[in-house]
Amino acid sequence: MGISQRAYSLLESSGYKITNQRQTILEIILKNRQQHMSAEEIHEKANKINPDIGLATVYRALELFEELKILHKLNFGDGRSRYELWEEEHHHHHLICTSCDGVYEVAEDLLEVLEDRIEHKYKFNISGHQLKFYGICHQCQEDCSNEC
Amino acid sequence: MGISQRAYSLLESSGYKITNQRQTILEIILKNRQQHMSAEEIHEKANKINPDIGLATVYRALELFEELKILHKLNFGDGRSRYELWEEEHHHHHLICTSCDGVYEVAEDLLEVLEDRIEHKYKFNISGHQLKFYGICHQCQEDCSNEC
DNA sequence: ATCAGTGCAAAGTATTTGCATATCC
DNA sequence: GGATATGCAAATACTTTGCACTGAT
Repeated sequence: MGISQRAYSLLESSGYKITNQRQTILEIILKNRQQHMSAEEIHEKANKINPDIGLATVYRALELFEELKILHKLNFGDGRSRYELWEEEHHHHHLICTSCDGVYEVAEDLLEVLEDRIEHKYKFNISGHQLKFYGICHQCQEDCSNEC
Repeated sequence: MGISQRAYSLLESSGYKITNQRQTILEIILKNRQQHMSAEEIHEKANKINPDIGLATVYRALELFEELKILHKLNFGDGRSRYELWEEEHHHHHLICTSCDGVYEVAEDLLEVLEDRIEHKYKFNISGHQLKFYGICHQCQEDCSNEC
């Protein structure tokens, strides 16, 4: 079952309606999965498909999708929230370059051992995680070694 | 050398002045290290010591401390930034309870292996990280098992 | 005397909310 | 038909900024 099918049945079974706007918003996120878009960016793209979708509707849909665990809200410290498909969330991490502000993804998890330890030691029932590494990306290291 | 000594010499050597306001703000953070305070909260406490410290000054000091790597800005998804001493940052993680919104700390790191792998594979020069686990804390699990 | 630092109020952003209207089942 | 969702504009919340003033060296 595809992500959108799962999302639609989640909406339905939770008593929410599958409206045009919600479909449009979800499709945009699916089409740009690797993008970490903000509400504003999603709204812009949504308006190209349907100029009548308001920003408030986008926010409300994103909130709903987050509640239904379709999306995950991310924060990269630039003052706005960014969103990512829930599915992608659990098995990768983000590398944030403090020089160019770029965000890269790491497609490995490797936190199982740590999670197990935490679940036992702290009796904390883990449902998800978010790991960010700050540093200097390869490109910026090269740019710097040329200049300085 | 204590944290505040390091902070003051960092300020000085970077050409910034050690003002009353900056001292007050830093002291408050040192006295409440485990608290993850927001700018507003720091401002409130600062005002009890010196009623003339403005909120803008607090924001400016926090920004400066962040730049000097005295503090780290955190985001727990409640719409405001929270701050923590840089020293504490590198060797612990946060457990965020999605039921009671409590934030707990885990005093282990265990990310060295993962960091090494990422540094090599992605040629990303890591300087810090931030790891949040979402889930249900022990207390909420108990509360729930009583009720449901 | 100079220049960084500050307080205040105003501006700027991101997000949320109230309400009348439109839409879906 | 009745509840749910939407659009718009206004409200809110957090943070930043402009500017005149203060304070330290």
